[in-house]
Amino acid sequence: MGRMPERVPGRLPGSPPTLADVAERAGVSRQTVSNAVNNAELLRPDTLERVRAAIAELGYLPNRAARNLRTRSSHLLGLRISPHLEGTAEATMDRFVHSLVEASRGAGYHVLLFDAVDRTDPLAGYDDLLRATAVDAFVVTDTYLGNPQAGLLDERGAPFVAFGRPWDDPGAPHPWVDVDGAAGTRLATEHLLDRGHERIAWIGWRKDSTIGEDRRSGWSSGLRDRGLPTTGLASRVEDTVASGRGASAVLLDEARPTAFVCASDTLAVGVLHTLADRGLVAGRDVAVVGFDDSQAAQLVLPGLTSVRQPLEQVAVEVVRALEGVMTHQPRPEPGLLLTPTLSVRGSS
Amino acid sequence: MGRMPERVPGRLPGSPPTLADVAERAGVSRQTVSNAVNNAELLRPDTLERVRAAIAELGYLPNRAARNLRTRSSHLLGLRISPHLEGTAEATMDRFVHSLVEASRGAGYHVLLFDAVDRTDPLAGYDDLLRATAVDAFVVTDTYLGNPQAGLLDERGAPFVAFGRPWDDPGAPHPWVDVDGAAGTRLATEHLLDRGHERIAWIGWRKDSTIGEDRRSGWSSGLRDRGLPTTGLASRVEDTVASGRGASAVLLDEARPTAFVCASDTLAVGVLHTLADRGLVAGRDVAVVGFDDSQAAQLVLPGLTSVRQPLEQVAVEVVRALEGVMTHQPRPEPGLLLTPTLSVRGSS
DNA sequence: ATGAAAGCGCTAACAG
DNA sequence: CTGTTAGCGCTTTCAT
Repeated sequence: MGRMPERVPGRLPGSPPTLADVAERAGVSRQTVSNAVNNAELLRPDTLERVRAAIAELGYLPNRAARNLRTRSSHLLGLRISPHLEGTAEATMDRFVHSLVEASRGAGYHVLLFDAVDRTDPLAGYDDLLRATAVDAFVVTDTYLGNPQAGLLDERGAPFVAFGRPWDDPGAPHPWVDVDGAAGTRLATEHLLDRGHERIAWIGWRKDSTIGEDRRSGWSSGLRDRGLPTTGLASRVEDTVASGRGASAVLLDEARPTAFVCASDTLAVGVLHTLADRGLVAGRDVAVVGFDDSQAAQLVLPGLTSVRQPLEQVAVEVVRALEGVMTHQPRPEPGLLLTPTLSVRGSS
Repeated sequence: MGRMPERVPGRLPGSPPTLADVAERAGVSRQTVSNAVNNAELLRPDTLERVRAAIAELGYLPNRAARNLRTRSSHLLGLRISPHLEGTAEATMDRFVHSLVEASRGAGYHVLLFDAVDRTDPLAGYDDLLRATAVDAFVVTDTYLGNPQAGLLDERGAPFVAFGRPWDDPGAPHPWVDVDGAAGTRLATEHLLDRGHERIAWIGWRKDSTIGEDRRSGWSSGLRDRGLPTTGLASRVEDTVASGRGASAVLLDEARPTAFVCASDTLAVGVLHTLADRGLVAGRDVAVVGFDDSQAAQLVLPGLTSVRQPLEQVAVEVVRALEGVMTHQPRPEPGLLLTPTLSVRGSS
């Protein structure tokens, strides 16, 4: 013995009511209240009604920490975010975060945001949250080639779903959801073909970007299928406005395209700059299509046609897959590939 | 008796090690391990070393749920986000989220994102998280006039810090951090004055936007202090590109300004459109300054000069204030007003 | 259908 | 400086 209670039985005004408070008020035991919350069907209707009334009066909500400890789950989804790249039209991540928060809420989860202390450690942040059982699962978004976190998380048996294909390991066991970039650029290319363009140029990223090559393939196959040439019409550069501007200037001089498909809105804005430099009107003289449907695409004159990723749908599917992972339900297919749409604006 | 242990003593491979595991391995009691983690100075150096070795070998990290339950704190900061407005250059929120995550990490906190189920309920989401003790405090960002959550949270004694002044209640007790919009537009105005402009127009929001009126005051006082007129040079419209475009067209016709200061980048982009319509070159014929330093400002040709909010600094100060709130330290001043900077680009 | 008891993993108070 | 004990609020057997 020899120990004073830390808190007097009479609840402090500030602290929220507990199961015991509700039980006392409703004249039942604590477990009955718990059952009312978690397994309502176990209670007699009149008891349930009484307990529910008490819950409402007290504004009771189960204490999360206690519930988490007991159920060994936090109802939290971890999402690692990276710093913004200034000067680009990077829009995907932010739109996805919003969609994910909404989709998660529907499944009873909240999103916990974290960032990497050490940017060079692919598992930075993940590992700590995992070992501390601070989250139930992760949503991994940076699964471009060469980012090994998916594999590493797989190894540790960490529950997660990737937004992005495991490019370097198609047989990876974890579930993933991705957007078919090639289908997007193909959509863009066919849109331009339908508008009568035959010399359509590509401006994309360096060859070591798998996503870039995927997007490029939609352009090249779209042209090939109509028997149109691609030779001399492609350029691979860094993802900056200046690069897009430079590459388009060279292409216009050397290959005389009437339209451009770009791997990003950033590059496409660069093309618009070149056109303006030369007194050409986007959409009339030369057509331009970007990728990501960023704010910039919506704001620039005359509006940039752009491939739009269905991020709301991605988020819904990610959460659905996550639920499967957490209940250990085997999936027929680990991956799901969604098709983007085209937001048509003045530039085409 | 009559109750089987739910889990065999031999730890399952999947579950993380606990205090007891570390204690056993280090040959000390559980409490000593706890002390090693939380009050290292209580241990003898050699014991500490032994415990630390065991912790490292096992990869031990305290279970968050258990710690949360015991310490009655979650080390989580709640942040409510709203859906994106398409078609505007809204950039503030996303940049702030990133900064907040980083600043929070420094203080040992993670950011929990949530959204409002019922958009009409100002306390939607907040209340539940509070009663469930799922977060330790909130960061409230939507404190424009007429948004009552600050007051309501104050009433419930919820710990929070606002990004944004309590416009409708300057004596509100809660801590807040804000950016001085008037100082920003004044900076913009003086920048234009220094460049020789004397007829500087304003395009802002409707009069019921307090933030809009604040920003407007920086423009008007900047001109007044130099004895320059403002009459007929101001327009108040909705925050869309089309509105900015329309308003600038009217102003150019009726008041012949040589420069524009706008309440947002969205409006400023509208002005750029009008200039392009008329064959005027932004930055040479007419100067334009926006507000928020969005991606669009960086991407448009010839670059949009824009007022930039110091969001990294805001986040740091918000977290600092939060730490004060949670440790119940009285602040000398509830509010902190930070000064924005001007990102000068081709449009001026 | 309801109640009693145990314990999730941790830390705070106390005794040694 | 280390070990013992109690308990945060909840859910989960099990017994009534």
